[in-house]
Amino acid sequence: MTLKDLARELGVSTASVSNAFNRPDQLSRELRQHILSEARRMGYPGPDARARMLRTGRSRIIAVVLAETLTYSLNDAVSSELLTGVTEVLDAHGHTLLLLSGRQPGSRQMPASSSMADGFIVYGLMPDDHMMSELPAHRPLVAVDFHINGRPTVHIDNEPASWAITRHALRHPPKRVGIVCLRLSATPHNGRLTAGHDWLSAQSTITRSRLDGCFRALEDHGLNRDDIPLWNIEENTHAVCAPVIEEILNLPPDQRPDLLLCMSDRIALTALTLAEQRGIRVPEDLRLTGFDGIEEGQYRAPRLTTVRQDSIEKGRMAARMVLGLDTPSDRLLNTSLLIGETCP
Amino acid sequence: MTLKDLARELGVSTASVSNAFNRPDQLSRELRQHILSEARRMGYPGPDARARMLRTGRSRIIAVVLAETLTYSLNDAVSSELLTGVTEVLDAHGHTLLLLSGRQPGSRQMPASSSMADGFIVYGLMPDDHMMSELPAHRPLVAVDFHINGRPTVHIDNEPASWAITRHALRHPPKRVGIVCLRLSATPHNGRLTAGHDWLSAQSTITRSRLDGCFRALEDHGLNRDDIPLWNIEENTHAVCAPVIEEILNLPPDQRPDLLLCMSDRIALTALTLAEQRGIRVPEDLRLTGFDGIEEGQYRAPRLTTVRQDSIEKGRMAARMVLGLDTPSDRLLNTSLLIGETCP
DNA sequence: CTGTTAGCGCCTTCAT
DNA sequence: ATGAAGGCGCTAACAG
Repeated sequence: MTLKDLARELGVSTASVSNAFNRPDQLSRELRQHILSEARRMGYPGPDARARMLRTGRSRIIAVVLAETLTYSLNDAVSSELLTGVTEVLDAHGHTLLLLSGRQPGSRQMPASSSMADGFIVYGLMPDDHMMSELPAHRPLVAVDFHINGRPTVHIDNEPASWAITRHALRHPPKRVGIVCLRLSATPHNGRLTAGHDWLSAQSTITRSRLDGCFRALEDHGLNRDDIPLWNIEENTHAVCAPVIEEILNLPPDQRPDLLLCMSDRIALTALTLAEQRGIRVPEDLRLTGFDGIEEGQYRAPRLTTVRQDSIEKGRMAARMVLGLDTPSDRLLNTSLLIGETCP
Repeated sequence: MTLKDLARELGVSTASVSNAFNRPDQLSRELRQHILSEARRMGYPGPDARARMLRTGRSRIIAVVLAETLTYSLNDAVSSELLTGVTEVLDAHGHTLLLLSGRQPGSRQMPASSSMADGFIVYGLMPDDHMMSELPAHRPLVAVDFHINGRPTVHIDNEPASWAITRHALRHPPKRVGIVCLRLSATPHNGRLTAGHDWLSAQSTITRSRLDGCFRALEDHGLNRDDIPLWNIEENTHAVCAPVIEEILNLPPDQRPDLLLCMSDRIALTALTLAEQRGIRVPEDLRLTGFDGIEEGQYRAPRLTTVRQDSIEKGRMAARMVLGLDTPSDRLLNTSLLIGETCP
């Protein structure tokens, strides 16, 4: 049953049927009602989306391209919030969401279906440049949390935020500071970072900007960045964080940091849980700061001291720009300090 | 730049270009290489997904229709796991994921773009029957966690699992049992359930089956179901759970349950957090059981005693059936008991 | 206000 | 192994 069939059955032209569905002002109210009710009665489900897409060149689909795997992104609170903001705007404007990932286990290519999206929101630096190049060059594209040449970006003030929370933490002078980074090293590595490890640039990883903020605050307090031990974590999940955190907490008490600056809430929460299990008191024996401000860190005792970033709003902004509701431009969102009990 | 343009430029037929991309066996290796490399050089991005879709009738897109809002689903651990399993299979077979929700704030209609999916996975009972009827009737569809007439279903053994965990909890006789349900009442309600509230059927809500399992175990122990206080929660989020849990924990100690059977881990975790904040000791003063087995409940101390369901596997099964890799049929997944410290 | 018509870009027989 | 041609279902321009 196609539009044409229906038109023939009803004895009207295909244009009238099409207009009945798409352009109410182009035909009389009665004819429109007649067509719509007959369509329903005869089981015509409305114009085929595929044909309509070909004809109009628009799909009302926006693709979100995630730098991480879908598995990770769907289970990560920050990515989920971003998607929440995106879908909120898309829904409100009759668009739907196609999820793509740039870090597929198997393939090195975008699925062909990606080319049917009307626009793209790219979240995080893609592991593979050439996947980016497969995206249609002339359609709207917004980058989130990193930079793409000539494209609008939505991001947050990582360096100042990190400086601010570190400064707060240093109000109470620590004996030993440690920093746990998220994917800072150029080559994958879980554990202590030594002089032999190269670092990614601030362009490539948000952790680098956050680290720069930490260092600036530490040096404001007369500490030397080279004296601060760093650990690196490749994926922001409990399973990957736990062994590295254990390595830190298992240090002898006179070497173990009593202030641990974590580049994400997930890292900080893992540290909190493992510290509790070992009888290390937070904040008395170990003070902890996070980054992100996810719910899980606030709906518990002690609450995490962290930087709150509004990922939902990031998603909304990106979606509004990609839909052309806001003029494309670089946007910088502010963050706020959340003082919990892990580092009062 | 279209396929036809490219063919003309190269002086070959459109069929050859098409075959170069889709049917390597239909032309010589050299010609194919020539066409592909020239295409890349000239910036032809490959056959247009929209036109291909119209022509072939297939989009390589599978839609997941979520009964809850996208915002909720993306932030809920169980839904996220389901999506993880779905995407794992879709990725492996070159399909992509379109996310739809049956509980949109605004509209009562499926977006038209939904009709381009090759198949549908419907997760949870839709709030509105008529949205279901908008889905193309003749395409593959798999229901998850509830039943649709004539369609294959993937679900878990809610009643026996709930019976088993309740039986475990009753090994240590409680003074007062309480049960916290998830969307059991026919009309929305957050708080204590009284005789005036109608219940949804076991067909409509998984909480009902779980409750039946609880009751069976309680009656095995000589308890009367009418003596057990029930509370209801409409949405499985901390924000919605917290006030109801507070109401329970604020009861005078001689009325407050010392065993709380929660129909989800989120509910149990909220109870755990709020109990800790009030100095109510778990499990000494209050024993807690959950349902789902989400990570957050296991990566903490005390760990949740709960029923582990493998939502990732549910997603995989649904995806394999909708892609036609497995023959469509009803599948029942087993669960397992996870004994943590909240109810040893 | 209604009807006719020309493609949107591609795939796939069929003939060569 | 290659080329020509029809049509997938629809919309928008135009003619009436």
